[in-house]
Amino acid sequence: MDKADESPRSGPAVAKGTVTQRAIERIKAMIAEGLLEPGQRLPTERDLAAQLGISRSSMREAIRALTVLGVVEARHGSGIYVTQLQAGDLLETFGVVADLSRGPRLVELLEVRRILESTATALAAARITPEQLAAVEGHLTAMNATDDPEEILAHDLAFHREIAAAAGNETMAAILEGLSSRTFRARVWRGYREEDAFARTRREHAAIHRALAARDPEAARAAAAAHVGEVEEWLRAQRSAGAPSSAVAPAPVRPAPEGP
Amino acid sequence: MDKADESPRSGPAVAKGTVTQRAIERIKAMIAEGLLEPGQRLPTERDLAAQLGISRSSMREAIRALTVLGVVEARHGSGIYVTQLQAGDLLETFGVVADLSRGPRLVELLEVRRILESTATALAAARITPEQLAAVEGHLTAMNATDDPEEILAHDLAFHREIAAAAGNETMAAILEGLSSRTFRARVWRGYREEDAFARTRREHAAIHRALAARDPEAARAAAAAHVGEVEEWLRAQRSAGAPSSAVAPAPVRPAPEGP
DNA sequence: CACCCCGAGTGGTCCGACCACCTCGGTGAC
DNA sequence: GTCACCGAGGTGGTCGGACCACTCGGGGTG
Repeated sequence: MDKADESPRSGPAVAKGTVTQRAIERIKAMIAEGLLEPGQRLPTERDLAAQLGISRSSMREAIRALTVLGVVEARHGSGIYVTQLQAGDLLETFGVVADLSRGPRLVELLEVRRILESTATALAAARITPEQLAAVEGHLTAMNATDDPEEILAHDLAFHREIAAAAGNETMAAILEGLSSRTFRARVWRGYREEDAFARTRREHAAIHRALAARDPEAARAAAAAHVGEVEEWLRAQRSAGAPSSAVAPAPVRPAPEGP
Repeated sequence: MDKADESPRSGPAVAKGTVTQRAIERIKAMIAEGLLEPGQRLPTERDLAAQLGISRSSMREAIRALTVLGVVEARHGSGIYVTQLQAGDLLETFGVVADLSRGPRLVELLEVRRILESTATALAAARITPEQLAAVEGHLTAMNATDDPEEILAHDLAFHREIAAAAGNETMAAILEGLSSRTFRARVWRGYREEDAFARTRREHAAIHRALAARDPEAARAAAAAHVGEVEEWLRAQRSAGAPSSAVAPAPVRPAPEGP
């Protein structure tokens, strides 16, 4: 783990990948080992490049990589800083997964969300504070008071976000945020509102809120699972049907499971 | 709106971020919109840079960012290709989260894993094939046949990986893989083996295997939740206790800035 | 036909320059 | 003494060019 790594075999060529890749690992290791604390400022790009014996260009690629991963943050004119390494920082990339997932992957993603969301809602039922409950109720009434799909979606997201926060697990909340936000939800909602799903969604949200107000974890879990499962089933059916949506890849669907 | 003018000067630059950031979004959008299929080869770095009107350096940073996100893959001398966008490709970054998480975040991460792992094990109990069950049993016996911690850990990981695969949700399996592998597990195991946890772990794994063989989803869920919860509780107690920092290593590099 | 070699094309690395922005200290007005 | 202003230096952001390492396919060789 020191500078001169003692590879048993394979001579002096310790270069296991590109220089940039090594730089990424080095900086990541510095943070993991505690040499760099959250919020701390890193050396300048030029100094870092000199320390690792690489060019500034390569170091910049490494910095950029760590930036998109949410590990460090570059402030123009000021310096590079380690993020707080909060759940939200590191799990921001989760949204990319949702953005780029299609077909069967979307159903799988929704299944994961159903599992986490139901558990989070159950936890929230036991831990939610009156203030948080009031906020949830506020989003519920606001959602029922308008017909603008975008506004409904915004309050829908906030509704679940508030519940996830009340569950007391920031990591779980961050994952759910990535699974719910962005085009993921928007894509599902498109065409979804063409049916009579609005009333059903409002009913489901009301059921979740009732369970939270009653401090009933099991009811909350069931209500949340049913809510997400509703969308999940709709999406599953959409896939097995003609799937007219352009967002669905024309990839050959293989619905045939193993036989006998 | 996306057809931006090329005039570098003159007024309202719609550029919301850095050029590199815009390039990342552009390429991501191309893939999301289906202009670039999985496995397809992208234009060369030089062409891409010319298309977006930026330098090759900036484009390279964008490519590097998309590479670490698992969206594209660069092959030296050949070209840049869109990955298959499988769950494993995109969720590889999840391991970084586990690597860099410490303190309360570790407990939260383990809680998420407990939720997903228990559900995955329950699903596996209903869906596992005889071949997969045999593989699980193989890792169980191999785990019990040795005292080498590393070998035990390897079979432990494979044990759970096989179960996650049997659950039939690749996305969930990929997330669990990121949550379990790497230094995350190794860090927990170090010092953990100092106690009498080996026998307990073997007993818990045997219970999971029994539930799978009996095709009992509820028993499997309970066994898996107890198994992960065991580690979770140990970690929680470790934190409340003195908890000598495990992140301390002999500083290999201590950059001494040159004096004025 | 099989094999080898080589050159064009690609990503990987490096360099140097310049620009845009932030920070901080000095300076002056009040 | 206080505070607003402002300039210089340092920082990340961008650019263009050059060269290296590697891959791949086509043409020559046996």
